Amino acid sequence: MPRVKQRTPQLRDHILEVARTSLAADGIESIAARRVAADAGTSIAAIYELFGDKAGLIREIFYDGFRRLRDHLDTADATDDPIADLRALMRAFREFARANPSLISVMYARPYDDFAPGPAESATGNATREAVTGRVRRAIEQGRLHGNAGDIAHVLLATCQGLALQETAGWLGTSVASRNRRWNLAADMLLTASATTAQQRR
Amino acid sequence: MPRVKQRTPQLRDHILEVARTSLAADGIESIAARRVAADAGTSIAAIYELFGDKAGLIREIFYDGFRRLRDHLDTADATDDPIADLRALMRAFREFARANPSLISVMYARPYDDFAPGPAESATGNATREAVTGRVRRAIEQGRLHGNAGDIAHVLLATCQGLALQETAGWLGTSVASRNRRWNLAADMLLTASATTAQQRR
DNA sequence: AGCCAATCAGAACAATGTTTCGAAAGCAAC
DNA sequence: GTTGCTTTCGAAACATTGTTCTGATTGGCT
Repeated sequence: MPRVKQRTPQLRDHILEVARTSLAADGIESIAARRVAADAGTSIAAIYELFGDKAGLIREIFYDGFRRLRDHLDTADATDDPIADLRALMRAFREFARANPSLISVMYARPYDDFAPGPAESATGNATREAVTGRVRRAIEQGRLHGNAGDIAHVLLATCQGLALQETAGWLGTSVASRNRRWNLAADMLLTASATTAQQRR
Repeated sequence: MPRVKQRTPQLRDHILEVARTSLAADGIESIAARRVAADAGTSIAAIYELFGDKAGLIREIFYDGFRRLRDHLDTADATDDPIADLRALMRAFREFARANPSLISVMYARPYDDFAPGPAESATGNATREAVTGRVRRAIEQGRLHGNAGDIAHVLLATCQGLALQETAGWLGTSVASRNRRWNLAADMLLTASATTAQQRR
């Protein structure tokens, strides 16, 4: 029972909030110790005391991003058509990516040197994947897809990741119409039942 | 008719070669002006005179990466089965990514702040995509796929990009066997004829 | 009130991107 | 060979950033 000042999570949460806002507004380069400290009205030392180093701060943004992504995916609630639900999931992923391009970049492209993901980060990513796996499993149970639910979910998310990075990476060489078309096409190509029956034969 | 010293491409090519090697060996953080200059036996100023800034140097590595990727994809030569050819293309993409993880990261994840891709970079990416588009078109002509060749190629490459970034991003939370399985599953899901017929109904 | 961890303020160091300046070197025409 | 122009070099200098350190201050807890 320490009779000492307790470290409240307020300062840590506040710094994280500021860093998230700064990332969304001005990109990854705005996550600099001096700037975050100034914007949060705190000291540079506090950041290092609370997060260890810059990679630690970004790691927390990374974690939080996956939590938010999963929450956003959960807003697409389940209907009686699991294939339609998976299409909705892809749509929700795209919405999230377009609303948070810098965050998606941190989560899936890692635009910084230091932060090397480890088992914990992998687990966070897996937790997000669970939201997809569950719906894939329902589609399998209803005979609309065939194969391993985890593998199918992984492929679906990989495609979403690739499409989203292409779309948010900045150059925007294509029209909105063709990007819409390609997201729909991806869902068509991935979610047709006969596609995954081939896997059974493998 | 200038009676002046001509700028030969030798120094530029040598610096690029050194930078590519350094990237492959030690990652993106090893691309630093002082280090590249020292490794190349040249001066820091030369880098700025030849490439403008660090982003310019990385841009050239980016360009070259797409050229090499296209060359590697071309090594998977065409047979009489265009679907098998597209599977071979995906395999070749994966081989390239696993052999050049840092380069793939520069090309598709952009692990640095400065270099913002523009129309020229987009064109380079499109050129690589052409290698895929041609084979997709052959599959369409033979009735094995249906839809817009460019869109299908884009989705195929987006999936390759997502799978490759997941695989080479470092954490490797999964076994080689499951990664093999997922690449095969992705090909199954994407390259089944009936999958893309849905697009026609759209 | 007093203890003690949390936090701050500011300096300091290293690494990096970038620019500048003048000197050295190479190539082409005379 | 000499001259003129460009390339390339060498080194210094500046700004920014990540990071650490040291000592002072603060605020909750007993």
